[in-house]
Amino acid sequence: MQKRNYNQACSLAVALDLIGERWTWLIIRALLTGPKRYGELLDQLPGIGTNLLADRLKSLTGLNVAEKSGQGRQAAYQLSETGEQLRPITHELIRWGRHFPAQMDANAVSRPEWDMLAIEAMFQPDRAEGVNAILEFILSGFNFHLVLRNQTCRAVTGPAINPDVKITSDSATLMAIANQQTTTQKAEQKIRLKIEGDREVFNLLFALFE
Amino acid sequence: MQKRNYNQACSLAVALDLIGERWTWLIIRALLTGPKRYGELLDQLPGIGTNLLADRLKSLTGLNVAEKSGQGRQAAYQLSETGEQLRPITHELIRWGRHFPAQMDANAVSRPEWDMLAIEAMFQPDRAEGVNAILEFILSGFNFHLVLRNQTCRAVTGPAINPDVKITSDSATLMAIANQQTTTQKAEQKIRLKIEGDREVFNLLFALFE
DNA sequence: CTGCATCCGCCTCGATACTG
DNA sequence: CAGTATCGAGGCGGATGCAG
Repeated sequence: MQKRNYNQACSLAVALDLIGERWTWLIIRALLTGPKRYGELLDQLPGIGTNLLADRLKSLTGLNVAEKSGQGRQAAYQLSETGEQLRPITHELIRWGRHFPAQMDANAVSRPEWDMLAIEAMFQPDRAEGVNAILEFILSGFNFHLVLRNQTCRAVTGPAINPDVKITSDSATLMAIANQQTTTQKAEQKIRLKIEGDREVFNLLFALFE
Repeated sequence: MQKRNYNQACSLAVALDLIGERWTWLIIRALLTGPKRYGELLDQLPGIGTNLLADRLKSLTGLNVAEKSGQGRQAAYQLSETGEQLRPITHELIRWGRHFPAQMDANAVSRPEWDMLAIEAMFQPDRAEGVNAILEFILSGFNFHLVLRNQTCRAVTGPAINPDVKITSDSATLMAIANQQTTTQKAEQKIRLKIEGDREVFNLLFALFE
């Protein structure tokens, strides 16, 4: 029972044999925001079959793209170093996908973790020289933080240790400010935005991201 | 008859809905080396069903990732500007695929056009400051050329207008020289390599590429 | 002969049920 | 909670047909 593959002497075809099947890249997307357990992956991949998720995870760990830690009830999956190298490629593919807003269905499902990776993808390293900051977010109740350092941006789930600023809001409000459809002041008045800490660091959001 | 899609509010999922199906990215790979006709695409995609190729091409042109020019006998397909933006992403995925040489089957099929894109992918822009050169290749009878300019590298099918150097060889020989398993002199003695023109430009091959 | 469209067998996928 | 087993539906692969 050989898995279907292109069988071409071409690194692109090999890469697509490994991560080009349905759902596989989305599993990697989920793992790019940190280690996940089987059930968490199921939640972040609405519509995937449970057998398919198990198959893909076995394949990814077998290729050393991902790694399994723990057993049974405490099993968790995380990316290996090889898998981690898919992060910049995934960022670029996210940016490319923005050419097709019309393909985004109105009743499409959504998960806050997906926004985390989109934020990483919109980060502009060349504008961030010398920037060193930590921003904590609570967007619609979901908590994560951004680490800006050495002209890189990493989004991590959960609270930050010593954030420069803590932002409580939702993604729509922040997008509206970025697109200048409203202002920080107005959003705060309507209690759709709360800024605790260094407001200059908050403004980095609109200076360093697309 | 709705096409299967992830239906997620996530640009990555949208991108994968468009180019994540089987064969689609390989069609783009073929178009990245220049406009192709239907029959040429079939040849570069061994194993694809003829109906599937027609379906994918309709989908790609409908999304304005590719464009169709001409009709009937002279129909040809080429990438749009949006499709062209997949070039750097494809380069990175080619580089990533090199982590898995074991997955490359011994009796895998091969096409010289695939090497063209691999060469582009291995180009190191930061080593190419001020380089301005054109190299023409005839590898196992297949003719193409490289344009090095402004720290970019583009591989184009067919002969060059005024190449700085013309190289007649095969990819295995060039790889052997790059890996220092043999030397330029020895390869020339065995008539596995012929260099006409500027030998300094020929040596760029091993200075600017990985 | 090139550029597709149609048809059919097969394999992957998606959903549900079930087990440790 | 973390998977495995099963089965119907649908996308895929190959052969064939056909029009320009």
